[in-house]
Amino acid sequence: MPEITKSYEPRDVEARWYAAWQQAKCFAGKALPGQETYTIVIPPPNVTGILHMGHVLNNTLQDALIRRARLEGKAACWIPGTDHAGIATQTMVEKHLKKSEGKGRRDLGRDAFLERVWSWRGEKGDIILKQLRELGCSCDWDRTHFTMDPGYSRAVLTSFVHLFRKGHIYRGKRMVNWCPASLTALSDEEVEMRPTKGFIYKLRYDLVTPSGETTHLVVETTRPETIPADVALAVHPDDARYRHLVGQHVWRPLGERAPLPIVADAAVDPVFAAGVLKVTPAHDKVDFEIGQRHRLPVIDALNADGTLNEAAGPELAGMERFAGRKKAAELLRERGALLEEKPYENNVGYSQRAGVPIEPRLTQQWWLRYPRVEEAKQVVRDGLIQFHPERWSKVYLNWLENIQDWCISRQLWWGHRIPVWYRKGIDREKLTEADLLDPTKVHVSLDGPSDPQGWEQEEDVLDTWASSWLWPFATLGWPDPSAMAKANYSAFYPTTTLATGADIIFFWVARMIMAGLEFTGDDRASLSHEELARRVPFRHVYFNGIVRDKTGRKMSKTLGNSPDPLDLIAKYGADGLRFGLLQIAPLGQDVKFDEDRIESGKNFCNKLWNACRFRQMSGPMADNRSPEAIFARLVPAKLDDDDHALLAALVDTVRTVERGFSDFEFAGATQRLYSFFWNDFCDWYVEVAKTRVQDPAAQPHVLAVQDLVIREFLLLFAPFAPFITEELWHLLGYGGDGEFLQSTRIGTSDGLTAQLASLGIRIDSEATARVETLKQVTSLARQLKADQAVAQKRDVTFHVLAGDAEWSLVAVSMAKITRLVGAASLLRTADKPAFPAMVTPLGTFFLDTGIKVDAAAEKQRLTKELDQVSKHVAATEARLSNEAFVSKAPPAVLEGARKQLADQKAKRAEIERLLAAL
RNA sequence: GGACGCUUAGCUCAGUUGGUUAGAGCACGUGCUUCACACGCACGGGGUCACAGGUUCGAGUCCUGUAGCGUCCA
Repeated sequence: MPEITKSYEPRDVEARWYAAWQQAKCFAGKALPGQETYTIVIPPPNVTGILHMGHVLNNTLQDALIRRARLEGKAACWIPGTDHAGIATQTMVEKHLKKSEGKGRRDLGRDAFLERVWSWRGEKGDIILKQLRELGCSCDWDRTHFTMDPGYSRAVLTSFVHLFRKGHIYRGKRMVNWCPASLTALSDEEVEMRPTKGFIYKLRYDLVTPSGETTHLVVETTRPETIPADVALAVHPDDARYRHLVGQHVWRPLGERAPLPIVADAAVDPVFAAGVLKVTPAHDKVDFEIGQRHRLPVIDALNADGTLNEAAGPELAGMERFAGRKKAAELLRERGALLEEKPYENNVGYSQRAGVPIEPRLTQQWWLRYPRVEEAKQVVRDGLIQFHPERWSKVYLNWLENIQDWCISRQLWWGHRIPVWYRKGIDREKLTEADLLDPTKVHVSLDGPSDPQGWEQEEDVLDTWASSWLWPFATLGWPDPSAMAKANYSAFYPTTTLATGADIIFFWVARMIMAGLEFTGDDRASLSHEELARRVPFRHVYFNGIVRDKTGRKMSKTLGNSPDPLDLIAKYGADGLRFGLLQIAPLGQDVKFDEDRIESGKNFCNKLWNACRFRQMSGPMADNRSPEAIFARLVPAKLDDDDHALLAALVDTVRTVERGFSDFEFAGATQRLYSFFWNDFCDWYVEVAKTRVQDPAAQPHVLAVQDLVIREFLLLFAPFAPFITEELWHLLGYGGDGEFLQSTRIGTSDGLTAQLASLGIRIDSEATARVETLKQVTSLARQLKADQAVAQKRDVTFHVLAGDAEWSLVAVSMAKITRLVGAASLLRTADKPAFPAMVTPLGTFFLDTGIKVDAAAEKQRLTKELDQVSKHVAATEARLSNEAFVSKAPPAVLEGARKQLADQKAKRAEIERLLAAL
């Protein structure tokens, strides 16, 4: 048996065990026929990303779930992988290319550029997967997937072709969110609304034909640079102020001088500004719709990169959009059209990735009408998928209620190129919906046309999320039957739990559910309850909180407020980091990161380490390889009160951890593990057992109790701290050679109770209560010593004035009390010696310090205590004299209050007697 | 504007279905190198549970409203 070192040094322990686990293929997702499975697919991080605190929290939770599932005997499978992250990765490589070679992607051309991205990925990709190993994540690495892998890509294209043939996908020139930095369209979900400070400009549009006294209309806008693209003014049809002007014309105040019609449209808000809206169909979604309704022309004044074009007029053409805005305002002022300019704050859409304001822009894009929307609502409403916390289902359902078609095309090169080919020479701008379905004009298939020279493939790629929504089943081989068989799809799908942040509930959770329902079975219209249950991608969704810094800000690379998890692992150990973080991560609540808590995680590991070390020093190690072997050494007849109290606490802890996993309440579980081991076991049991361990007759039994408790604790703690538990498991001989902790089956609280019962052990609640009393007594005695400034002296004598019942408990616990309190002896006394005293549940303790009592100080101390007790007596008496309370409160509560009153009164009387005797 | 969440000790947070005198860790003060652990041990100070009403014998807990903070949607 190797000796345990003085302090826990995580570094080599972690490296050693991780290597051993991998070597032994501990993480392989293998299911025996009929075995219950537990599957998790990792929310794939960006292939070029690095680990941040959010990943640590999210993946620690997944690892805890999967490790617990293994201990419960389930076939656990955790599938890792990465996401190609279209925009992010392409932008990164483009920047690098610009910096190192001064070239843009177009200088290289599509194929050469993609080669660069692949080599970048080869070089820098998957770092994060290595970092997850440092954290201890037990993923089945042989199943690692990447969304651009050939098999996965084929799944993505299969889904496109399927949806196209079903009529869910169409192409159209529509308003999209255009990112002028990334030069691509974005989906609504990728646009973030931010309150933005700017100006609002009050402008006059002169009537072509003045109507009576009215010579002009007043329009307010935040975007004067778009005036050259104005094609009309609009007013509300019911707005009496303007009704007579509808059909008349105004002059466009900037750009090409032209008459613009005044139209009536219900989309105009008559309350906003003066109730007149300038209509710029190319640059605003609402304006576009108004334009459609009134058959207005479209003038596009912006280039793709956000600069103004010739349509903006010679003064503005070529300018960047924000510079153009200023210039436009100046020009309008010079012409007398600008009436007022005032600061204004409004919500502006920003590209989430690039951080710049997006432009509504009219472009040809591919759109998806979501499949299985109704079923997606149903599976959550019916509980086939449970959200934790449940409240997120409301957000989810609300989004599905208001769902909009999804713009799935991206003007990028890095991604899955859309499997659509156009007949060479065809004018794509003029393709109609019917043309799209005409195979002589447009070809849509997995493998492309048989005569490729006659066709040109669509340049656009798919939105990254349009690939990752297939993750829960494409990682299990879908749609290739042989790959599915190899991955054991039938055993592992549907997956069990998805752990993720609520910030991607729409990007991911909702879309994965729709994809699962649509793709994982045959193509029938209506699905039975059973069929839905077979198709859902997961049964539970656990939303972990967002890790924030101390001031509550989201941790991010740009803010630089996120500590590097690898530094934290180096400083506190992976187990310390994991355990510390989970302790402050309540269900679905954001986590304010506090490094002190991580330190506390490390300290706990060290405490555990030393307790096990002390066990080893306390006496010989015996056969620990099975619970039966330990139970065999345990002598039921020798169980004392402390054994009972400890076993009761153990059963309670097992139950709390069980509930923690079933309800996804991890903070409660980790806190109970902490208090059980540190307080119940180390602070009390191990201390009181120190005297029993000296007794050769009791020693084997006491050590057996300790061996049992440590064993159970290691099993409970292992999912949270896999390294230290594995190490101790072997150091204390719980596992044989070549066996790992995970191959042990963890018991339930009921099982443990039954096992104890089979040995004739029933937890004695009176014994537990006596231990509680002793804890109070030792604490009060220590308090008395500290008050008298002799806390460090261990040779003091206590004289105890107690009744026979109280004294018998003191007498039987003599050795424990003297040891815990630090006293030479406890002597029973019949009178009141002139020493400082403390009233305890086991009688009045007088402390003989060997010096004369300071009567004044003693009086002050006792008076203070008397005040306190008297207050409680008064409060309890008041409650009990309330007739309504006595008649309505349940008997147990009533009895409790009566007993409390009696105890308090006795204590008060005793203090009064002490005071009188001074 | 709508939805959801949060507000408990100096800080970070527990507090299950309402039931004794509201807890923990950190920080703070005092004393301890006591033969596992100073990454530790003992003792202590510190809270009108955001505010105002209501239900109830009894509210940190349930209901209504208010304020502040945060998130999402429009």
